[in-house]
Amino acid sequence: MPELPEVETTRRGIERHLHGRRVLALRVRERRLRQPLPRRLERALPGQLIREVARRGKYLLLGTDAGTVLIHLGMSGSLRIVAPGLPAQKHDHVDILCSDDVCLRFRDPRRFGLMLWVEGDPGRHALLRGIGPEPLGAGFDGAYLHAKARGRRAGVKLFIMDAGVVAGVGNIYANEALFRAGIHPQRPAGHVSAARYEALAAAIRAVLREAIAQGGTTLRDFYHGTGEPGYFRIRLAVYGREGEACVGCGRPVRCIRQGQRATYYCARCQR
DNA sequence: ACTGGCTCCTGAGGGC
DNA sequence: TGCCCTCAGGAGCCAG
Repeated sequence: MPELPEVETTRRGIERHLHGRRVLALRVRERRLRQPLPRRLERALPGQLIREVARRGKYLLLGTDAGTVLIHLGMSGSLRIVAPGLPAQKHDHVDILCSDDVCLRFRDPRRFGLMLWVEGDPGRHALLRGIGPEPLGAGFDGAYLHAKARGRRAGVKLFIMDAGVVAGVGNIYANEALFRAGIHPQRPAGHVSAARYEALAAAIRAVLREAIAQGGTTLRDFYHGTGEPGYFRIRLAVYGREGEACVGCGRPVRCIRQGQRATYYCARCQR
């Protein structure tokens, strides 16, 4: 269920437990993920010290001296810190057992997620190499989007969901950001003005920041498990509200399909 | 270089 | 209660 704020909330939640811990063993129950779980991961990771818990887009990176564990949660994945003896439930595919009785448990019913082992600079890995700037980092602003959109005829919503354009903007927050910026999701990306891209970049940052701040409220509980990241804590203006009144003008929110994904918008407030 | 369509997989929810 | 259908927050890959 994770978009960038959920992945970041997860990162913060697990970082406090994993940083500086040593991996003792892996317990693998199911290796058939989006790519099969590499045997090399099972061989190389035990014994390593976790030096860093980082995020790039929607990927999580557990950094060690020997290599990096690259994790993606797909559509249905989650990570939590559990006690090592806690019985595994269905779809709990991998445990990473660490020192001090810390166990990182990876669960993913749909198995669109990923857990890989990367040696060397993870930024050069094929899955990370082509990813655009972090929306909350330097190098992401309206001027960047405007330049990148030159000549693109696809709808601006598909454009901002392209990981090569900007990292980690998924369906919910693409819908919400376009509503806040007052831009119609089907407007060709190359036909959005520089000024409106400034507004859109600001809206993307704002909606992601708010969602992360809200998700953070659940962090305290991360350890014994009830702390699922707070997906629904942020009040959504358009996503999932087809037919309901637009919070801006009161007209019904519309739902269409773009690239097989649901797009929600207000035809009056978004042009 | 872009674009749209297809694909992996399980589970939830609606209609009948 | 059960069956069948559609849909779901991702994103890599492919042909055109």
